[in-house]
Amino acid sequence: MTMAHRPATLEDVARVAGVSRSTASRVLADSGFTSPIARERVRTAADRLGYVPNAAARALVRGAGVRLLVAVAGATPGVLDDSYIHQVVSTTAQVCAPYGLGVTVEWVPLDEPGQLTRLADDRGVAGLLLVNTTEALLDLVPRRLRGRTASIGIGSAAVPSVDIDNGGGTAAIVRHLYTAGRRRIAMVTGPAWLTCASRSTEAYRGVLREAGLPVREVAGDFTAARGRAAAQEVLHRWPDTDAIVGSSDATALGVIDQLRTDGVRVPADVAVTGFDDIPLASVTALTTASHPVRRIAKAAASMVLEQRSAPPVTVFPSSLVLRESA
Amino acid sequence: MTMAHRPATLEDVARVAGVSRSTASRVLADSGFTSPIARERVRTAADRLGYVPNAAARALVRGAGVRLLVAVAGATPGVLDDSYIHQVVSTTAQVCAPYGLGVTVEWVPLDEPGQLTRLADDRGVAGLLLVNTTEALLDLVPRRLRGRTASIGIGSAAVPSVDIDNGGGTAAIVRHLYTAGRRRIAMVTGPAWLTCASRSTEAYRGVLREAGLPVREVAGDFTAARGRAAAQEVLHRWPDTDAIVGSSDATALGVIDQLRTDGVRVPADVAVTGFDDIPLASVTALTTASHPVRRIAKAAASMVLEQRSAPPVTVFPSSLVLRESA
DNA sequence: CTGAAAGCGCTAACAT
DNA sequence: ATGTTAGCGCTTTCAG
Repeated sequence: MTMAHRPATLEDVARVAGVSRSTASRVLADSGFTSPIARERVRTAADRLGYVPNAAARALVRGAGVRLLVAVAGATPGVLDDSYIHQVVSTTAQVCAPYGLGVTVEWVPLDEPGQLTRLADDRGVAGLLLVNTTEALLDLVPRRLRGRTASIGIGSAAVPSVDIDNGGGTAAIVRHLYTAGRRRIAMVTGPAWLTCASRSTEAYRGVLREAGLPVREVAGDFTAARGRAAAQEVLHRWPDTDAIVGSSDATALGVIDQLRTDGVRVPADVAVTGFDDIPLASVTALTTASHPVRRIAKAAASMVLEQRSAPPVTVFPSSLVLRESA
Repeated sequence: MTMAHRPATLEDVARVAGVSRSTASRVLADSGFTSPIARERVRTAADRLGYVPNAAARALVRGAGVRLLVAVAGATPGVLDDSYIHQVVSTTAQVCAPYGLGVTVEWVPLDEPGQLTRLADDRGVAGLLLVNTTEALLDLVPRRLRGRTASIGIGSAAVPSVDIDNGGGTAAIVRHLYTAGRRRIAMVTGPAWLTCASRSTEAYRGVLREAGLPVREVAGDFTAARGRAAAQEVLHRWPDTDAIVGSSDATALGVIDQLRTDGVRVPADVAVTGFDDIPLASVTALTTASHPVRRIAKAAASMVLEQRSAPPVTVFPSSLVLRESA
């Protein structure tokens, strides 16, 4: 029978293994030289004692921090209330778990990027993951976190990034629409300040220009509600529109809903496409572009966790998913 | 000129304030006695220096841990890949941020609840949030985490819980169906091991019994894919079914999709209801029951953060949302 | 009410 | 290759 289960410390492991704390530390942290026998004995002891290193102590002595901060830029704190962000945070937490690192998420006001400094100055912050990154944010990454920061979206010389080929994805969608015979293609854009959204918009314009077609843009913000309104605006301004490119699935779903409410058939009268391939896109048979958010978040989180010199920018492909809405 | 911004320590604050570290600590942690003047001077100094306490050091000395563990029970690690879980994790992270606490999420195999012990034995774990809680899990909460644990779902004498009134919500849905004239009401249930799901099933049976109607149950698992298959099964076994109660929105959406594919009109031929009111339920005009997941997660997280004697169980209401599918 | 002193558990020089 | 020795920044007895 084991006694009142006081969690084992490194000291305990060392004693049981018959070595000094330092040696035990070296073995367990896999740093410095250690003899095979020492390694063996320490490992066994640690195992037997169910030793779990104390993250706080480790972080303290290394001055390293105990949590990864996911900093999300946006107009309002409401940006945190988004399924994409939820997924990024949650995935990051999964990736961090084995490292004994927790995750925190905070909003950084678009018009007050300096807030990032306040947040990142906390010594508890071990790493930084920027989301919806802007240039201003990139410049504000504190020196202490250099090499411990990654960005989802744009990056910089100092901050590696993982990104989606939004341009390519959007171009593929628009080309698909064109191939399917659509010639009066409108787009409900994403927020202008978001680089990735503007890349989509540019791709849309590019393809239309190539094809000699007119541009029909309405401003959106990724929400379904805005998609609804945008659908009406599009049909009001250009009644003969035969396709609407949504900048997000939510937008597209809003568009479709409004269209159907107004008696417009989708895709017969107007084809509609989304962007992201959220779970319900398949249920609603939405034609869209799929992005491996999980893999992206994983890649980004790994960049900040594994000090290794990461490639400056990793681009994940956007892949067209043909379903019924277009 | 300020020098290389070395983050201020308590020592610095104390020096500037002209007091000892102990006093500074007492003021900042708001523990023990301190004179108003001391308080004033320490506060000012801390402010001027932009002092942020080092969470790791604090946790180390208090033996308190630096992160909140969200432990999710489920059959496979895949449970973590769910938008509901994402939302809980993300919300928890938001609530924890001001406390300097990070969040970790881990899967606990349904058939190996003992894993919880391994996870919770980590001294880095400051608190525990159980999700999809089972009785077995409740019994395994380590003593160290007593008073620092909360559960979403069932609780126990030692573990406060926040829960949804699944029974009431489901009953309301079934009654609505009845009122609308439906008499051959089937249900696609949730996983049987989940207490909250079984409460829904029981409520469904209860209302039907009261009304003298026959029960028509098909096993589901909250997924849309299973919903699709279940829809076919229902119509195969009971072709005259005029309503299907889904145990989740995803299930319901799957059911609807399959039904329409098979040429069955919704709601004209068969009414369909969901459960949860996920964002897309409104877009797809799904009649469902709404649950404040955010508020629930917030309440649960607060319970573990604020040591205060929490009420043993907080029940959040489930409210019927009438839309077009039923 | 305040200060001095003793660690929390771990790592990283520095000596062997 | 291993042990010894200092702390990391903070809280908390214990004496004043």
